[in-house]
Amino acid sequence: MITKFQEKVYNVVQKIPKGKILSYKEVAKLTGSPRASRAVGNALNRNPFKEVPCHRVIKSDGTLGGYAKGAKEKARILKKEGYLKNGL
DNA sequence: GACCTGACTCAAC
DNA sequence: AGTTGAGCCAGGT
Repeated sequence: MITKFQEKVYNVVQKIPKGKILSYKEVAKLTGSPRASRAVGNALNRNPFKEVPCHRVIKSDGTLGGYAKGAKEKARILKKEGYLKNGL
């Protein structure tokens, strides 16, 4: 079951281009509630849409934050996307 | 409808 | 600069 809020969140996150990263705060702002960063993380965690690149959403500090499949996997994907580096 | 929880954020110590 | 506390939003019980 999805709510209007989640729908907005998935819609915004889905529009994130490759190599682009948005913070939970930014996504929350786009959804209409700049303070709903937690609700955004909540929605992304239960994200039913595999097309939604939830791994492109990180904390405002620049840290990855969390990931439904594991923060490690998230970091790995971001590396592949080009946001993070392999350590080089 | 109130209470609890969660991938957050900001401010203070 | 790292840890802790309080604030805020939505979903589920």
